[in-house]
Amino acid sequence: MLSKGDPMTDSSDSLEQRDLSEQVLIRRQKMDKLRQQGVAPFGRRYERTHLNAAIKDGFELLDGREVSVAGRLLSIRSHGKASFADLADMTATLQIYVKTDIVGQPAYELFSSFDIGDFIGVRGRVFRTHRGEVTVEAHEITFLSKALRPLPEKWHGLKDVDLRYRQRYVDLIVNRDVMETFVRRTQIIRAIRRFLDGRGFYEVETPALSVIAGGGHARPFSTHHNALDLDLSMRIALELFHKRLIVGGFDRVYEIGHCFRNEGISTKHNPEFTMLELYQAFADYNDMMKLFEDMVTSVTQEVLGTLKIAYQGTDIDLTPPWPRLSMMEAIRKYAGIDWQSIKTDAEAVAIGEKLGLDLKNKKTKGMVLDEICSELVEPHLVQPTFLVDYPVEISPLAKRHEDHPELTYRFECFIWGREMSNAFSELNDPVDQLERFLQQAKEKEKGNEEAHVFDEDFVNALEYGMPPTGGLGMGVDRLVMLLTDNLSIRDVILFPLARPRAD
RNA sequence: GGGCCAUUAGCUCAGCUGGUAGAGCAUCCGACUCUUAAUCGGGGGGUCGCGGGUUCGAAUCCCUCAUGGCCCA
Repeated sequence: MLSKGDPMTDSSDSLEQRDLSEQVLIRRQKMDKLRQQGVAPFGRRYERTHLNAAIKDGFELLDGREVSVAGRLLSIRSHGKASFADLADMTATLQIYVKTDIVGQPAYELFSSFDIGDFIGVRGRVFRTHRGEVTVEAHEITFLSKALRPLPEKWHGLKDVDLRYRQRYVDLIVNRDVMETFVRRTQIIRAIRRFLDGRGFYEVETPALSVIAGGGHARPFSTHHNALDLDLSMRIALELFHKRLIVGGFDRVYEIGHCFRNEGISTKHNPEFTMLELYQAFADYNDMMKLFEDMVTSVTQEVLGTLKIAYQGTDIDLTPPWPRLSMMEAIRKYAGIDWQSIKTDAEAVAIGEKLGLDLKNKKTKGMVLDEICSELVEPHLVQPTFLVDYPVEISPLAKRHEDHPELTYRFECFIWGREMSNAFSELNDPVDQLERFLQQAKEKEKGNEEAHVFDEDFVNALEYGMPPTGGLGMGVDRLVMLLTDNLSIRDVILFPLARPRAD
């Protein structure tokens, strides 16, 4: 009979043909040895009395008292018959001290077989070492869970960007600042909810799957419902459902949810991202500017404790009020162009081409205006600035400007040259809305795949009457990037999309 | 889609003009009862991303592909 472990016969090993390095093999042997000694390598619950941070922060009160802590071993400094080790939980890393005289010979030997990465529980006395480090002197150690793979190096951590995203669990273990970013992300989203709930907004949930993916300029993901034999799209925006709710009588709604856009991936774009949209009846885009300013400053103050932040080495002051700049003023200021003097689309295109802009599919005055702003104005908007009054042909859901029918009551807010939000006085005239949809349909025919899709039921809803409404959309990931000083959206999304490895 | 760059031990990285693969940490063995990148001594660990080509000889030069990064569109 062949012995256990023979690769030809032992099926339990067949899955394990993958990269069993020396270190992994040794850890597996240690796991088996624990079992032989009656220690469960994957144990049961453990009662903690304190989190690590609570012990460090509350040392004066806890000095000399017995506590129980649990966490992952991140480093071990062994000195013969006594050892120091660092035990990490979510709040902090805490030093423990294990001494043969105190825990006894057998327990000390068992502890010596533990690896970096293993989970243990420690009951013991809080004290401060001669060097001043708050430490728990172990009285009893409980093995909780084995790590069968070694952790990356303690000093340099895990740097390989690809691996960090694919194996975010490892990134979170060894790169403490990554954990802090994602904790802060949660705090930011909580603060947004608290702010909006406090202003009387109702949090709602609208479909992510629908026949028509409307409300934005983007290509959707397509999918299929088998039982209904129905082609569906993943949502690209929340807008059209929210406005249906305003028609229905909700006067303040918001939603924080994933939207999906079938576009390229970059440091600014992930196919799946988190959008905040909110709608307030009887309000307009001026109210939305004030609301956005209030929300961002409130959230920032709450999470960071200041409105003066540093982003990628640039000081940014979020103290309100934030300046408002119309698109026409902006191009006069930054491009030296007097937009009022331009009468025809052809003149506009000529100016755009003279500026060296790529105007493919952008043949109208408004589109050129938008392009000039993107290229020549937005990079200058480092401190928070509202760029207001957008051209109607790129704003098919926004209310038309009373004094300038070619413009709309729409703004985008820019910080560090990046779009942070997009908002408008909502178009509530169903006749105008229908025309705008038809105009978008023509765009689509011309090959603009991002043109808005005609949503007949949405027009039907508007025909029942929608009150004047202000609406706002914000990329939550972008705000998190700003407040955590991250340059790539992938650093604020726990599991960004990655192409599968072809192993 | 285009350009540039990267891929070497579990991790972080060296490896020159082509000549048998290196370091630190980690790991294993030994010493050490206040260390904190602990220290000291010794050992093991590699399909150099995959595939092809040139060459007496390729981690190194050339080509294809894969994955990723940065810039541009």
